[in-house]
Amino acid sequence: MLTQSNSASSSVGRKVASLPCAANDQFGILTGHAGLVATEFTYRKDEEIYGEDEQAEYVYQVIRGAVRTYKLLSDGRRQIGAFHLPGDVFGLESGATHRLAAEAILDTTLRLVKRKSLELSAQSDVRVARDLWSITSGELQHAENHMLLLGRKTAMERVATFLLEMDRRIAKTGMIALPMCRRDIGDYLGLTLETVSRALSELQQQGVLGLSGARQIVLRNRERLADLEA
Amino acid sequence: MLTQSNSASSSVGRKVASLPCAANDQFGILTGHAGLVATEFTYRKDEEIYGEDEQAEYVYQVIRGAVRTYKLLSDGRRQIGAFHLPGDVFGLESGATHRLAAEAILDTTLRLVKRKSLELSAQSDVRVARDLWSITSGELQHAENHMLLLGRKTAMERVATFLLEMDRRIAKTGMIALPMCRRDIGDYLGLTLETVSRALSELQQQGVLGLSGARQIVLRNRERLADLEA
DNA sequence: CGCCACCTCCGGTAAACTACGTAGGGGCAA
DNA sequence: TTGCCCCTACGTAGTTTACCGGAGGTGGCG
Repeated sequence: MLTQSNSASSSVGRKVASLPCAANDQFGILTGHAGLVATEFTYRKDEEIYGEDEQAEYVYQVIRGAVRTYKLLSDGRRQIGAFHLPGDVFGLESGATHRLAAEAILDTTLRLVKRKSLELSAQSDVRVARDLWSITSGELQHAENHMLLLGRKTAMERVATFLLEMDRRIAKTGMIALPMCRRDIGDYLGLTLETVSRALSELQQQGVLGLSGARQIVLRNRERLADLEA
Repeated sequence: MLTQSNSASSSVGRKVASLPCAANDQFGILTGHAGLVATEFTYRKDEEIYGEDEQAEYVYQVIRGAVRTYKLLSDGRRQIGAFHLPGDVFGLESGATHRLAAEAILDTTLRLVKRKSLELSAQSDVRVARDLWSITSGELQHAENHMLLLGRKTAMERVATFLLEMDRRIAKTGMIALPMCRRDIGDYLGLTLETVSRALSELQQQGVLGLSGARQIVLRNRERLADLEA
């Protein structure tokens, strides 16, 4: 059962053009335009948000929680393309369908906007069109970096890169609170969960990081980690 | 020494909106808009077109030849992100800089358009803005598929996928004429050139393909190849 | 003609990772 | 509390692939 609540474009007066306001710059795009109706929706842990090749009816923004987008091979092998954290927009497609599936990693609240209404808005407001392009371009940049990681980096380099990415994106008071399990990390980095676990243990033994619980990480030596990133 | 020639927006009368005319649909975007000045430029084999993190002054379209875009690690490991063939647009950035380097694979003629003039055109014509987004979105889709390949497919599956991609993109009269060497293929697929070579030999032995010269490939059993793709 | 780049084929070695197992501790939810 | 999932930590075996060197063939080119 899903909790649903309307919040029809609550903060209307917001400016759009390049606001480096809060933590996340993509925040204004789905809220800042009058005439756009946004709906909030809550998904439970491991619940599917949309499937691969499904019609792309909505564009999503994470309010609370975390989302993984992924592709599957016929025998179940999985590649996670990205993790989406509060503030991130995902599910935005230029074509008709979603090309990755999306699931909530934990209980997650999303803001939904009709894809059609966004496209319509983009036809009359070039700034919206520019924002849509920028979001897709940002995803492409991430994917390009990730191809380098998947194609050419060693297991330890991948884990170091992952830690620095998470540190940049979700570090609060020096602490990384991971929303995802080791299997998710492995499927993101093209490794097995065991390899991820081993790499983290070794980094802890070297004093590069501290673990307080499996999903609470403190980076103690970012320079060393940047070296390991290759 | 570079051959240069002006062809200032030669085919002006061309329509833009969704032309499924020739082999390649991206063809109209850099030529179809009056007011855009296009310059043709020829690069020699292995010549750099632009470097990683270089200012993105131009957007490019392949007229003849082929281009590889890639990222390097500090120790020389290379990941090729994409091959660009006649008709393809590349080097299009939403941000200020190129995030992969680009080189000509063989003697290659490109059409260049000033990035600024395209952006300007996009501000007055929403169709142009839409086209720019579509190009970037297409690149993202390719990158997403490639992440699955790099993260989760076996060597043979990668080679099979590569062959089917090339078959789709450059097959003339049932023949694939590869512009790139085995090392390029390896760096594209996250493999060594030896592994690529072995996989192709095995496919030849199985009768799945025929080699007439290393870069002339005939696919004899696409169904088998599609199975191998996983 | 030789030179050179590219490619294939042949080894052997080593690393990386997978694929099983088993076991135990901890957190969390019913 | 109990059960379940997640995580760590062993172990062993096996596969895949990388990496190294070298030999030989081929085709293009000067």
